Amino acid sequence: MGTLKYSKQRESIKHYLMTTDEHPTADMVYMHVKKDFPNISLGTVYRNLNLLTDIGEAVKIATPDGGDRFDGRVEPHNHFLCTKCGRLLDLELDMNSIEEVNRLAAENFDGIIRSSSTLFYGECSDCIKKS
Amino acid sequence: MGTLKYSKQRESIKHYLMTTDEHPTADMVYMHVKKDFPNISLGTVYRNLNLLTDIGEAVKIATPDGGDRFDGRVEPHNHFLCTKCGRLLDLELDMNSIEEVNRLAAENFDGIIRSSSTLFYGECSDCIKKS
DNA sequence: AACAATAATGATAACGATTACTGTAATTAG
DNA sequence: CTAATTACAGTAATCGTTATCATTATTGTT
Repeated sequence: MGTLKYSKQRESIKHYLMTTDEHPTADMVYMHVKKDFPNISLGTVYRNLNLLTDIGEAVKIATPDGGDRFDGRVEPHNHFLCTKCGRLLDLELDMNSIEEVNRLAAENFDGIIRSSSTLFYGECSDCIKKS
Repeated sequence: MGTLKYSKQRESIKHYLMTTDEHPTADMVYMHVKKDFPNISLGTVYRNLNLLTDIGEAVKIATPDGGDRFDGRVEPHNHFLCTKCGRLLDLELDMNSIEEVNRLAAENFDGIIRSSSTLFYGECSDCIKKS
């Protein structure tokens, strides 16, 4: 039991996640996929976002302000949240650096560290220009 | 306008945040402060947690599963979320390491990085013992 | 190609966490 | 002490998310 079955809706959701870089909320995904499936349900979006996250084909990003964001890039990488405009951007940090951080953290910690996710805060280039 | 006025409730909430290390949710704070103020309102707890966060006397920690946690330690430090038992623990990472990460991140990023918060995932020592 | 089994859907209700509102109480400045 | 203002408790409302359920779509089998 529990065999996965194909669905156009899920495919569309996954495709959108993989081709956008705006780290959409569930509602943003809903709005977008609605263009191709005008009567898709918000519940379907949530169900599939969680499913994709569970099987490792998407990542859920928690932010302190507002709803979770989703990302189709599943390789370890980090994010930047602009404190002025609220945009969530990708932030590349090479693998060595990520692993180095995990290693440093493990030194003073009495457990196993399997992964980490860093959220950087500051001002994005657009907001700097405007000020 | 906007002058801060003293309140016993806020003091109690702040004191609890500063003396516990369990990174309580708003509801946990509510339960605790209720012992001293039996008819405090949950709304008051939220109002003050947000206020303390805004004036920099508390920190809000977002986790991908469930409600936000609050922390009375405002110095930069990081956290560890056990994927087995769900506990959120402090994780010390010396200042140099934190700054080093921010510096590395800034190299490939077109904006200003002011701070960062890393959430580590893995298994805590208690869960390792049990397995 | 029809069928049975079962997973996925859309619609909607329910839920938990958080915020907004309101009239009253506490704090503070004059 | 008084007046002004902020904070409070209590409650309703909002928001993001999950659960329920009858119907539809997919898939493996005859």
